[in-house]
Amino acid sequence: MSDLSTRYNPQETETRWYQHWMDQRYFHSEPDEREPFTIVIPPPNVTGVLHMGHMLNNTIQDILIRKARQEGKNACWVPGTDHASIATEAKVVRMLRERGIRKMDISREEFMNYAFEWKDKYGGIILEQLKKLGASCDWDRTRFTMEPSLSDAVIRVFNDLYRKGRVYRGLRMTNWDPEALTVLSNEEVIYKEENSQFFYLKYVLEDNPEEGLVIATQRPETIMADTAVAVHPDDERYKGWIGKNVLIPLINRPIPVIADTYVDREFGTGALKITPAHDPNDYEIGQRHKLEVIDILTEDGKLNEKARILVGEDRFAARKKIRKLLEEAGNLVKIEDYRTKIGYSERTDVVVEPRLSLQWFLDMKAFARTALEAVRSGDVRFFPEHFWNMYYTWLQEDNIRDWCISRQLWWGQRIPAWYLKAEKSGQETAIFVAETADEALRQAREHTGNGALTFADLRQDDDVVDTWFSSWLWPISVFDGFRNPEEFRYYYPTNVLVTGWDIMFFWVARMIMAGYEWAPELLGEDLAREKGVMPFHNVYYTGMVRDNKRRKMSKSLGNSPDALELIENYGADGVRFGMLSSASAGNDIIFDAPFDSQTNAVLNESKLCEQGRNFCNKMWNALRLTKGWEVTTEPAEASVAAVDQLAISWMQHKLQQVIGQVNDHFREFRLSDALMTLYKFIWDDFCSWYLEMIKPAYGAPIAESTREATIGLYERMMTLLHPFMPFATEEIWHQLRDRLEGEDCVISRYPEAGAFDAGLIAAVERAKDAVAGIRDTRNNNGIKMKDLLEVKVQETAEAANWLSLPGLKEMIMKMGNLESLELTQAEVPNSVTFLAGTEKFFVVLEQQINVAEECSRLKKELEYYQGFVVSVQKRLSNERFVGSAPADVVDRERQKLADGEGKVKSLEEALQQLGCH
RNA sequence: GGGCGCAUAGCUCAGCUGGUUUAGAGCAUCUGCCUUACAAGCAGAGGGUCGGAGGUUCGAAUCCUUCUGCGCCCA
Repeated sequence: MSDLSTRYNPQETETRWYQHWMDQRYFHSEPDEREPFTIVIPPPNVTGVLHMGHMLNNTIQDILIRKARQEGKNACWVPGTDHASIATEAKVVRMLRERGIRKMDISREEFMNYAFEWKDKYGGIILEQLKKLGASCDWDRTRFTMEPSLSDAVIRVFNDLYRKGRVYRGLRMTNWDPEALTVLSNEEVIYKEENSQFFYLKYVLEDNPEEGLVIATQRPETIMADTAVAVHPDDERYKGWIGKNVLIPLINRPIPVIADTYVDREFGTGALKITPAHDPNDYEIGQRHKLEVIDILTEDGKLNEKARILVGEDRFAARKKIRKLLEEAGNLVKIEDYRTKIGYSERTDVVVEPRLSLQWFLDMKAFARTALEAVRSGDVRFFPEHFWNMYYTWLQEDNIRDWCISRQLWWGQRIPAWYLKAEKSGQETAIFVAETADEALRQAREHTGNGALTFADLRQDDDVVDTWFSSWLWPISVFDGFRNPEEFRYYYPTNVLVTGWDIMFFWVARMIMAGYEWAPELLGEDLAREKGVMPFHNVYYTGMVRDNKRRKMSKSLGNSPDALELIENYGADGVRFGMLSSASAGNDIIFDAPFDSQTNAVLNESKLCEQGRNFCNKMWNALRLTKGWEVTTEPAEASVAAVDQLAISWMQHKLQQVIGQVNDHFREFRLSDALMTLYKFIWDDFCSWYLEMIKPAYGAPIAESTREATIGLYERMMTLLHPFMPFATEEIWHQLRDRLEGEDCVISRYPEAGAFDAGLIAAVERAKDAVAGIRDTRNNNGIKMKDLLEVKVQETAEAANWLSLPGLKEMIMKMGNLESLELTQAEVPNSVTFLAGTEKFFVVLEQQINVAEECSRLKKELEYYQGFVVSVQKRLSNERFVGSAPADVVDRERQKLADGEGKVKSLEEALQQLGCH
């Protein structure tokens, strides 16, 4: 026996092989003559740590890139991180606070230094974790969205779009984060349904305080910002009120009652307070009616002096206090519970405040059309296809809204716009957008006609652009496409993007837009025509990883197992297997990590990963078996040689079939099907059947040719499985043979499917059925595996033909442990009958058979086939079926009927023989 | 309110162009095995009228309509 441990040890193996692959620089790519296969990683946040979603996503990318590499393509997987402006800035501010430093006390430059310090310290963690998972990224190409080249790209496209008139600055109602003190894009607002209250408030007439109308609002603290009350023009209840003034409770400021069809008569009281500064819909109504905008909130969500009362109170504290004031004043009619959705900041989790502010926007109309057409035309394909629906809906002209790209932060690319200091901040009329300050100054001098202007007369916009405004350039900028497009021209378009569908709009759609906008010019006309300008040909949308209560796994919920602990427990290969085995594209994954029933904490355990670990162990032990054999060149006994030959031939044909199936699955990105196909082939066919077929008797040697064929099969299986489980396959591949320097599984050639003999495969499958029948008979009759049995097969032309296949009879005898297997024309007394395919088998028993049990077993089987025959007969007796179904389908039904009838007859004979009633 | 998706065995999921013997896998359960590579294993078994109701079709888990339940996106 070999000196290998009985257990596969992933920890030791994985570290060693990853280092070896790195040393050999297998993951590094340089442009050459080969066909490129490119993937850019969805850059995780630089603040991130590896979670289940990353594991799934990156396992899939690794499988695709490893297969491409093995296919001889120039595989290039570009890793990197994005700077995640809000999240990172929040962490840096916290770090500074811990050191007793306030952001407002330091300069922008000092802050940036601290931020880069933070990034250098923590920013690489997630990339190191990806290595543990086995990710075969080209680490030499690691990029970061804030590094100079990628930042230049951002500034450049900002300028380009400004020149094209598609970037503009405007006063808009935006989503304001009062904690991060920045505006958010619509996509960064998360709506949560929760209990709220509806306050019914009475507004009295200015000229008759005895009369009043009642409005309903969720936000009584904003009444001081009201500038009107609106009713529906056709609402009979309020007809007489239109044009009159009512008084805002508590502060008694008069506001008009206006008519607008926006008002829903059924909702609340049918009278709506209009607060243009604090509600997007109210803002639009205000615009229509030219209402004043009174902003009563500070940027951090407190009431300002314009509120006149409760000044300095936080918006939520103010809501509680104003309730009491309204009650005392007699304006509070009633309070109703109400269920509603409230928007929260994705980053800080505080309630988002609608706020009017001056922001930079990108006009999305033309971009949306381009992005739609790219997918509609098939230039970009979605897997699964149905995500087109969501994509289409979102990018519809009616739905698409301009992209707010400015953020009130320091960590990010500063907006390349300069203003004249002479103009009041926020009310500038002259804007100089330029790639450099020098150029901005030149523009300013030209604009003002004042050649004496200096930098001191200009003020750069304080804001930075949204992080996604760098991410959308990622497929271009990681190759320095804007600076020096040489590599870009080789690697672009990338082959596949693997990402979660939750960022379809944040990122996928915008990358498509950017690709069509800039790739034509960067690629040049010829290449653009030849290769296409889309950023990727395929998008593989992964599902969300959820817990067993169907909640998305997240750090804040604490329902996600620790990724690295899982790798520690099951090995990276085990975890990769576990992630993938229930992960079909686009479908959410319920990752069934159990919870501790006492503490309710998630356990770092997983049945799926355990299965993967066990699979490694299974393969490891198959290796141990092959390594333990003593080899001989002496000719083997004829029957042994015949079985060996049949087994080898069967496996080789079946391997071809499996390669074809695996490649079909890959073509449609059905990776979990591909993995399961290989899993069953290796575990069931190779280990459970093939190895048992060729296994020499105890102490006997194996023929060298058989061993050689087995090693050959085994190494091809390892090559096939390598993309899924890279570490175990590499280890086994090396254990199988002595390898030369530079020979490694990771670069072994992925096989193409060849022809196979389906008849041979079917004959062996039938033999396996026969063996299963024999084993079943042993089980039912308490016959030990080591007791030899005598088995007979009813003689038919088909049976004789089948058993004449060289080695087949011997194989059944070996696997079933039989002393004889012969054809017979007569029924066999004192035997147990079973069917394998259409063949009837008799297992001769030495002991007395239990007639009653046998009868009931056979009757049950007979009933099944009788039912089956009836259903097929029914179909065949339907003239319309025979007339309209394709000939091969009808033929198949006829075959089914004939087989079924044969089985019924066999079973009836067996029952009669036993004397069953 | 508008849209997308899902519903198949106790659990988690496959089932691709409607037809491959009246539905497959893994886990869990049960039975029997420490057989010499593997108990992280071996050999078996049970378990589903494919969410309900209609329809199209010679034929439906698969296509259509509708209802119910769940998830998500948008408002």
